[in-house]
Amino acid sequence: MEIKSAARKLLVEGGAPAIGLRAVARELNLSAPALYRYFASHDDLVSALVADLYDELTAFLIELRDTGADLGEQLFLIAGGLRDWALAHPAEFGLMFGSPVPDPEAVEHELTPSHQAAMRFGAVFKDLVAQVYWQRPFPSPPDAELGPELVAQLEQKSEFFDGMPAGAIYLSLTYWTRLYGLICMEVFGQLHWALEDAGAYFDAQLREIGQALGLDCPPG
Amino acid sequence: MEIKSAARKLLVEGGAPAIGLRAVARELNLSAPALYRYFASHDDLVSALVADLYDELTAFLIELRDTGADLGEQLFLIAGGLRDWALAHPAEFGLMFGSPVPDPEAVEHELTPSHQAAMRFGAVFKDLVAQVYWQRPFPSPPDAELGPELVAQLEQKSEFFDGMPAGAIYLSLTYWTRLYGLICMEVFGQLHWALEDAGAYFDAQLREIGQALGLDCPPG
DNA sequence: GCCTACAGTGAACACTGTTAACCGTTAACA
DNA sequence: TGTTAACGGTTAACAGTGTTCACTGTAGGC
Repeated sequence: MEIKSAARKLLVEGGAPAIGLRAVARELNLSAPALYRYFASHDDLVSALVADLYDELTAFLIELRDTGADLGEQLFLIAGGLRDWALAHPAEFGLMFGSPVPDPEAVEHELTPSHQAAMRFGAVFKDLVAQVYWQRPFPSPPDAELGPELVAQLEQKSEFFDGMPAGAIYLSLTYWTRLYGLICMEVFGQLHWALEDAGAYFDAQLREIGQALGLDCPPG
Repeated sequence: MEIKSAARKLLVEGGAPAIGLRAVARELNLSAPALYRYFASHDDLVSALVADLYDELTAFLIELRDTGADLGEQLFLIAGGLRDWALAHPAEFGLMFGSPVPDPEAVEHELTPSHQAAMRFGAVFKDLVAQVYWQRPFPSPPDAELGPELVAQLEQKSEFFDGMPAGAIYLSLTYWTRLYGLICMEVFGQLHWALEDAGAYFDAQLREIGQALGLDCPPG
């Protein structure tokens, strides 16, 4: 779809607000209302673009993952790959992950294409962590340390996490929240005040998280 | 300034895009151009509002901090206080922290009021962590573990961190990035797929981070 | 030759931030 | 006391936005 690639071109050139219907149409020598033959609204257009971006990122990570020798290295690879992709495509990343405060209970169980693509993206990390665990179960915090409320919530997601126990799900979640938060902060410029090049900091953090998952120290 | 409180009312009611010049003006029985007597542009208005919000949040955290018996408890208090404030004011929090991708080298060393207010906000955490360290220096990772590049960057910020060594600055940064990332993910709905109530998870994470800073386990 | 679906157009509506020209009140000052 | 300037507000207008409507060709199927 050339219309989405036109939208993306405008996105990388001028950020999310540059994706205007007339601007996109102009890019294709078209009239603005013509786009309504293909998308129900402006939101639908950017949502479809976001879905595409998720799929592209997912494919990139899968390809990168499959170059890893073992599961542990694969986990390091996709973590670094996510950061690299985000830094190489800050506008796209901002559009995908930086849309805050989705009004509560937006669409119940969102099944919009972009949300589904986001789930496929997340599954790459979830599946790999689960594989790592079942291949060599990493030591996880005992239930007493997490507290009964948290354990109950985690066990509720046990089937989704391939039957992992609460403590292991907790560590998987920690892996994800730390990785995600770190990359968002770096890409969104929330780390500039402390570090001008967050690469070394990211690597150190990744080593920490990897250790918690029982992985060998860093590759390379 | 009643004009900013009108803008805030619209913000909490309809999110950031609801802050329109005409909407704000209507709230005060005014005409839209009248607002230009007080703010140079729409951006200036929301920027001033953001500065106010930072100051309000900072004051709230300081007041909360001063109810803590010792420095360690104070650190737990402001961490939880930040989360509570964010959850209680998601629209405000989204406006303050969820504006992604500030175009590179926006205003060099930004000295806009909102940026200054953000620095005062961050200082609350930085100062307290430094006090905690100098009262009872927590064990920090050796330089060899962090790598020379990262150590060099961290030592560059040593004066800003009250003379703390690289390893201690690293742990302080870890405290902040984990706390910040965690809260952003929760209030921006990025944790719903895994936890419907992230409170217990937040507490567990906070205990982890506190342990790394040599603090006693949780209060209460 | 009809008919339907497709793909596109220009005009228009309601909205946005912003600017210009204008007006009344108020206060300072020679 | 009369003049001047600033303050705080107005209406009208401009360019831009997403969106809808009515319309026009143009292709293919029966």
